[in-house]
Amino acid sequence: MTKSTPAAKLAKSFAPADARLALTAQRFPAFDRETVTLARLTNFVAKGLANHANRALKHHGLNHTGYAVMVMLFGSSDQTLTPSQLVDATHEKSANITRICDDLLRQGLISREVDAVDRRKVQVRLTTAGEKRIMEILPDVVAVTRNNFALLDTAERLQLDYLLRKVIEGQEQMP
Amino acid sequence: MTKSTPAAKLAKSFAPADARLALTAQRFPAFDRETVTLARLTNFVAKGLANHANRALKHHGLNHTGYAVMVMLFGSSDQTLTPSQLVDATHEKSANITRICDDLLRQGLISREVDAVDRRKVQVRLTTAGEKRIMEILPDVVAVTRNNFALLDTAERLQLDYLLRKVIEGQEQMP
DNA sequence: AATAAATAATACATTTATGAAATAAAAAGT
DNA sequence: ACTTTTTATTTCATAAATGTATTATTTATT
Repeated sequence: MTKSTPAAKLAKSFAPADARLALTAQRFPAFDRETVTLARLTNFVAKGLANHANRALKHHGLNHTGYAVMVMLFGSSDQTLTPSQLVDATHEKSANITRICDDLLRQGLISREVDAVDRRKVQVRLTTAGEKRIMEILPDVVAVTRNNFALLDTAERLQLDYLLRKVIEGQEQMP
Repeated sequence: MTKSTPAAKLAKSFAPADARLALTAQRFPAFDRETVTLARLTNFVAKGLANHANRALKHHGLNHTGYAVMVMLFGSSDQTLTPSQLVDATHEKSANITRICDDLLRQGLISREVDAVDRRKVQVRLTTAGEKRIMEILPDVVAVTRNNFALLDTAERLQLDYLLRKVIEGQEQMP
């Protein structure tokens, strides 16, 4: 009989992936089933988060990445960040930040101006309209985001927070 | 003074996001900082996993999604799955599975044939070349994947597995 | 048996994301 | 002061992913 994964009864939608990974582990001895499964699980959850957020954001004229940019700006002193800082805050590639900002600018949600001190830099700032928009959107998206984690109690959320940070720490040490 | 997150010392690269989310929580009382942070953390980790995998896969002519499709086929009886089963196993959208299979077919790594019993279905099968390719690739990708989780001990990996499945369980219950 | 409803896969148009090269300004080295 | 190197952002070509509509086949209903 095949060894089952720790929480096999949970997450029916992950069952097909589980089954394939179990068989691959049988066929390929060096296959590190537990870490590969963690990678697939993370991917699953991230996709779900993005999908749900996108649905809530669609009729607000944004997707989850544009929203992430807006939130990071909203959470900045002066509601201003440079594209590089947006890259750091969102983990998006710089070319994507440029594209997203182009779109937010078209919608009048941000402004762009060259930094007076260091003229290589650009200051991206939330406009009044942008601030208004993000305040409208936040309740919706926060509610949806919360639902994703609704089954976790407080201790489990803290535990997940801790573990994910530890993974990131490990990723930072990779070549 | 601002309350710090549970594991603030970990994961330097997440610090900019942390700082913005903290300030947003101050400015917008209904902002559920802990769950929103979990969502961002998950996104960060998933992006890191994909980036690292892509780097390892590039000179094998694949990206992480094409690789996922190959692995799921490798882990199937007969090394055969229908596109629908690939959708379930990878969480990719069906249109994307079609596109990826087109590419794998061009590379001669899979074959496609209409199911004899139910002619709506297509059986996607790993070719000999595909099997050879995935066997070559696996050690590399497994090593890279393992590195992402290198800082977690066995108990922590099991815990993370459990928590992610519980999140998926919650996502399944969402409208 | 004929028709309607459901399922499977793909095609097409569009959006989203990336890598690599280009541009521009500042900082460092000589 | 002058050249080189580094940093910041954007441009451009291309790849990856998605939503919606379409086609084909099977299953259910009458």
